[in-house]
Amino acid sequence: MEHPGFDSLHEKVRRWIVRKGWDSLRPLQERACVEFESGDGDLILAAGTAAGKTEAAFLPICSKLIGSGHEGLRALYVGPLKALINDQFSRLEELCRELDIEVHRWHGDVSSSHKERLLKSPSGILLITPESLEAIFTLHGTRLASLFSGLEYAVIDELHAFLGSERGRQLQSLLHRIECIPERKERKLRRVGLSATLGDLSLASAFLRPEEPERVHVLEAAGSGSELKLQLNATLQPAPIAKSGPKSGRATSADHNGEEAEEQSPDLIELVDHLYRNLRGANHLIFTNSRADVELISSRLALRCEEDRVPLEFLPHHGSLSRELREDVESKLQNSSRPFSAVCTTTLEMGIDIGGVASVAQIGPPSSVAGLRQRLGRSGRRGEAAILRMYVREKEAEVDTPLELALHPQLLQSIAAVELLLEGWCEPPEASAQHYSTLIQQILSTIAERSGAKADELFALLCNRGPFAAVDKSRFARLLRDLGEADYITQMHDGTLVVGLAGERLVNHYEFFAAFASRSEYELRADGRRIGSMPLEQPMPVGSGLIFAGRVWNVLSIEPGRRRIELQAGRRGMPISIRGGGGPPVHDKLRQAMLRALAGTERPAYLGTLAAKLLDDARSRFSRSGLLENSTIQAENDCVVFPWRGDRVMNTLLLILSSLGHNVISSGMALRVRNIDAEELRVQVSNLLKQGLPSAMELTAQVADARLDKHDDVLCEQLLHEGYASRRLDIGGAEEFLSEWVELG
DNA sequence: GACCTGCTGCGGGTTG
Repeated sequence: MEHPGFDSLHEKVRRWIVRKGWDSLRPLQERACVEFESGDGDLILAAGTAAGKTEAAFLPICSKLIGSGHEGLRALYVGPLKALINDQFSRLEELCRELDIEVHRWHGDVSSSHKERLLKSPSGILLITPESLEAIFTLHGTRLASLFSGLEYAVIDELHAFLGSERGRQLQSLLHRIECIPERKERKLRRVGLSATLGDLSLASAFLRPEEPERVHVLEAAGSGSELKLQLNATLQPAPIAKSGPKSGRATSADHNGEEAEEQSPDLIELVDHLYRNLRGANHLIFTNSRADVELISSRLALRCEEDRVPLEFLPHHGSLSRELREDVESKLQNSSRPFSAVCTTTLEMGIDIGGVASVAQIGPPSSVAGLRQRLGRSGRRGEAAILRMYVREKEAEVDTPLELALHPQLLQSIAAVELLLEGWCEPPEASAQHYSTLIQQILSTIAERSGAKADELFALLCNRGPFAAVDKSRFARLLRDLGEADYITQMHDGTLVVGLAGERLVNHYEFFAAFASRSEYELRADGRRIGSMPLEQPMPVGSGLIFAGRVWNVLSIEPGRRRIELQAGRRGMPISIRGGGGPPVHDKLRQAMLRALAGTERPAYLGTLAAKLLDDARSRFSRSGLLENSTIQAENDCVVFPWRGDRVMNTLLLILSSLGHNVISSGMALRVRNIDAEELRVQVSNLLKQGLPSAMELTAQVADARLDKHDDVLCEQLLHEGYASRRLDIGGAEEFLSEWVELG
């Protein structure tokens, strides 16, 4: 058998591989080596967790670096997490030690002496976060040429984590700014993206090389093809005694309004009992949609272990817990001889290697297929089937329950997500969104880097053919005026822009380097020890109860000055403030799959007994309602519309109908328009379509607070609303639905 | 709208 990829590697690298005892390169590594040898274009390596992506990139890169005669820094590795960088640093060091290639790392926990050493004599490979790269540009503008003029490769790890986000746009801008360093004479970097398998890899190509996506080569590892064992269980919350109308906002996985009711709820006990009976004795990951649910479920499981006098083996893990507590959980999952399971948020979806887990559980409906897929990727030890247990807590429907709730939306959403998962589809990242806030950061950073810059120079660098190409000249000028008014920048007599007084404060604080805003939080302490942090958004009187880190506490004192909350072990309580459970916006496809689940007749084999019964129940309500024919029901005085579209269309429809002067309530799946007849509403909408829908500006003017990103507060109304509309609305989609809907009448 | 992620320079103390 021939191994052209292996044979193309430098002799020293081949020797290292042989000494490691590897029989041969993995298929993806072999193909990557061939690609590196034969071409010079950008590259995406897409594969599951254990395909050896890092080596696929760095074996050939290191081969090229050995004895190339070039000095200086040659390859950049950008990773989203410090822990990941530390992980990769050890692996790369081991390889590079024998090849005489220096490896450096740079992030917030690396000492300044190490950083200074790299700045003085740049060499080899640098592992870094986007924020630290930003810091280099902002603070060491004069050393960029010596650092980056000889750079050849940029490897982006966990590429999918950057797609469609502010941080991703920042990274694109930084890579572009490296390529534009004058001393490089327009020489491009060879960009290499490492990614989990994605639904639509063309968008990943467009991210990696925006100006020439067609030149990106994508190497995708053959799917693992391993078996998937699925189970979807439903529990039923008894109908509340107090009656209330349909609530605004989306149905959430857990509702913490009634403390006692929540604690005693038999369906919660049933759910926890199922987890306890099925998951004890092995390592599992139990994912929820919110930190509050992590606390609720993990504390109940802990209580269950206590009652049975068995060792505690369910531990909470989320971003508000202190690093010490999180690392303790991670090391128990990794190393302990005893079995441990983590109840967690997205914190354990990515990054550090915790080894394979026996199964994955998902509490509450997944709001994206991509997220579900990412979570499922943590299951399935080599060769074994992946196991996914899903749980939804539905509410019991009564005679007067509104139809949009009686159709069991959480169950439908879970079924829809599973069906799309099995079809191999998942949401593409959002590529069209404007990120004015990140553009503001990049303008300030570039001015700081160059100690002043001209407006046309900035436009040419960042917009024109750069990462913010969607921003035209007039909007860019508008943005500069906004920055001037906020005193972020000021103009000198010769037209040079420099950082203004308020801008100085911004740029000189370390928070500037991140493109995203950080939550302002209170520190939680117990027995003199920091146990985590949480935002304090609700009144929380001293003495009140709180579940945190899987235990019950009482609030001892609150110090607003030091932003500190002192706790002591308590007996009863409920999660305060860290709440939610909405998740990312639901995609059009997911809502359409919910309709298919309702209109279908076959029962998916993975449904548990109660889940199957609830689906039957929803289907018979659905067929009686006539919804399949005209997407609308008349419920007494209200007209309830079921568009079967994603959240962005639903948001837009809500604003459009509100602009007609109606009182509209969204339940996520349906829009309830109060006190109007369906026929009358159709006439009004038809007239509106004829005269033209309101503009994005007019629609978003109804939004109380349109600020979404870090620096949005300095934007003028126009840019603020444009930015909001590009992220949250879909006017074209809404118009398409309304035209169809008017025809139905 | 969920949940994540990240960060400098300097002043103080301790240790070799």
